[in-house]
Amino acid sequence: MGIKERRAREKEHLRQQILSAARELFVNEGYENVSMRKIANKIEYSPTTIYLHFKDKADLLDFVCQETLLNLLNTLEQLKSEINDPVEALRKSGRAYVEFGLKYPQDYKLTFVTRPQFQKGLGLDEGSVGEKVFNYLREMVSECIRQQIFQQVDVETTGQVMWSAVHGVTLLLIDFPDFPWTEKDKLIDTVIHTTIEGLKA
Amino acid sequence: MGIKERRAREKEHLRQQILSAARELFVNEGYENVSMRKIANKIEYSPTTIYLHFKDKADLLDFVCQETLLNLLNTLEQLKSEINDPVEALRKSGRAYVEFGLKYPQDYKLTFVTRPQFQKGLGLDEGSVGEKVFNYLREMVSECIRQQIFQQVDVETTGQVMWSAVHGVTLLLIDFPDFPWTEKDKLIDTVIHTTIEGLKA
DNA sequence: ATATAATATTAACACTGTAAAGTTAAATAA
DNA sequence: TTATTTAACTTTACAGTGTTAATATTATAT
Repeated sequence: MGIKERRAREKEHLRQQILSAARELFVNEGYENVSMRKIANKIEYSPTTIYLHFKDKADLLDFVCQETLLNLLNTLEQLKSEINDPVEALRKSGRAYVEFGLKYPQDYKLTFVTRPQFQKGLGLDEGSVGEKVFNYLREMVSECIRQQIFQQVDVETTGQVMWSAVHGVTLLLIDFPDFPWTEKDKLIDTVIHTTIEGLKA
Repeated sequence: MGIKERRAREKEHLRQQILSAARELFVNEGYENVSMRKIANKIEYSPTTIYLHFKDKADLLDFVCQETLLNLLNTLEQLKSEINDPVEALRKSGRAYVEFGLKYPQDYKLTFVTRPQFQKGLGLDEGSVGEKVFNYLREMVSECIRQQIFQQVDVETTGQVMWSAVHGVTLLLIDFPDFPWTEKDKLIDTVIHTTIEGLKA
């Protein structure tokens, strides 16, 4: 009876090998510049073997991104458990979000910019990790509204405004590294601070 | 003597044909899904003819994007000349910016997200159109600060915060069209309003 | 008419993602 | 132990990609 399980283990192992090779290549060289053959080479299998584990290249990317998102979600949820003040939690979460994007820029862009246009299941659809991240944000904003710290009553709009701000600054910093930005940390803090103050007003 | 000029005219004409065919295809089908052969087909020339006018596919894209940006710049500058109140001008410009992005989503993404990583000259470099757009923003923000409407004294930071907000909401709306956004216009207005209020506070 | 220059095309190379067919090795059944 | 089934993997092949070099065509100048 243990044989089947060993096999399943081996299969899963290879799957993970593929995933991690793909992640490394995607992150370092960019999705477009990574071929199936390159990934296959790295793990020393034939290119078509990958197709026994993933539908196609895009599917592979989706799993890579999903892992990244889970990673982000964990980071954020751990953070929330440590802070009581809802505004402070929101501020710190915003920072963590941006820092996450700057730490894994390729992943961030693939997940939040490149991917959603082409495929469902990831993105912000029901049950997706992306949705969970947004739910996290929703809860925090909701608390700020409940305590009447924020003027705006609509939870959805407020959350979306917050997301727009952090998403925007993250991408600008990623995409225009040579632009004469204000000191980076200051910019991030000001973006978050401004948005929060704006929501209070 | 007129022959050379006619020839130059014809050459320019073909160049524009290529550019406009490329633009149409890029916009409708996405840069990645458009091949040189497809463009060539559309204008009824052989694929390699394109290379007599443009260095490569990316070069072609750059010119398409540059045109788009000039288009944006014109839209904005016309707008400014019509409004006196600096805050109102900023608000209207923000809206125009987002609407522009939503009107030409492919172009917007190529110009402000996809491209800068790979090539200089466009983006926000000195002398680029992107820089001119930012300069436009700078002036308007500057006026708000001069009139002491904004608390924040640093023009650069303030402008960058503003850009982050509109850039963010533009991209979210483009990339997650199926997400249950607050009514679109309301979201855009709230993002802009919140940011401006935050900068006043 | 002939030479020259500009312009366009054909053929080819080294890639790409991926489907179908073929091979090999391991697990099960006789 | 031997035969058969099943799973894992590879080889081959196809249609497509961006791009270069060599070639052909056309229009101009002499």
